[in-house]
Amino acid sequence: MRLEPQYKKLLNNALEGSGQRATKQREHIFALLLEKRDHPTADEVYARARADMPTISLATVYNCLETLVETKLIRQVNFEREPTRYCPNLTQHAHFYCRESGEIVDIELSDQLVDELMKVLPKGFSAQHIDIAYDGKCNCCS
Amino acid sequence: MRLEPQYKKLLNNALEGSGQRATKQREHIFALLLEKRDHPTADEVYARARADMPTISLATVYNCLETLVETKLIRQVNFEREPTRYCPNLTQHAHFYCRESGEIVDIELSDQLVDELMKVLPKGFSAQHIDIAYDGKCNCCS
DNA sequence: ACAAAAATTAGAATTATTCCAATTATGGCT
DNA sequence: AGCCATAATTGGAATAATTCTAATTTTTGT
Repeated sequence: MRLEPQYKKLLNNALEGSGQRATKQREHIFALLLEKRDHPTADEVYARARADMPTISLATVYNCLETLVETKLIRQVNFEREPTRYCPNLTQHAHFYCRESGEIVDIELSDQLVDELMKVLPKGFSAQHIDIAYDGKCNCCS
Repeated sequence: MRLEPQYKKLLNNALEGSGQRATKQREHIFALLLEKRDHPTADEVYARARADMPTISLATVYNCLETLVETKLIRQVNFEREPTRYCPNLTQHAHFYCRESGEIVDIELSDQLVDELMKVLPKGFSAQHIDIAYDGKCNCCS
């Protein structure tokens, strides 16, 4: 697994921009998230990370994920009380959680729709972020 | 604190409908959620419940809340990794979380908007529920 | 009032995550 | 290239919300 130059640059810029250092671990975790673009938990990331980097610790995985979230290179995804998941898709999207298969699917959202959602806020409210989570049955399960 | 007859009937029907029993504890917790219509955590519910029912246990509070959620008399609300909160507002609404004050405000959603959100799902997907969480600054804090 | 089933209780267990203190790695500067 | 200050990693302990467990109590139907 290797991080493509464009993403390596993205990562380095993002880290530098917030006064943080580039490390093997951060790069490795970013790379594995980009490689398989699903929504793994920290434990799953830990398992994948150890395949190529057996000495990495779980604490570091948590630290790296936190850093990547802070620098806005990945997103956190939460469903109810389940373990937090991590998502490398940075486009504007919602998440669909299939109760049957457990799969999580990204649902693209138009600017227009997000705009409408912003407009329903009462006066004086300003949102930095809207989190939209569907749950039900996905196409494979219905 | 007393549960108004209309709500008592609602509770009893809902419980009966799912083969569960009416208990002092369930009634008490439902009543206190309806009395102060905010978004307390289980711990906060526990604290409020003990004011009038000092022997209630935390486990029971969790059990009752779970029962009320199952019977759809209240809703669960989750923000990131924070403790689950409980909401007696059953109308269609989203939640706004103010990062400044920590306050949670209900945002009413029109059928039309919810409809549009449903329409953006790809073919074959069907959602039972959409969870929408805004976060930013509320009117008091901006 | 009696028995069966369900709910409550207190405390132990679990699980995801964070904290801590010691070690190691990184990046800037000479 | 080597040194230093700072930041990151590490392993294990600690935390916090929630769930589980087994014993007791309550509820409901007869």
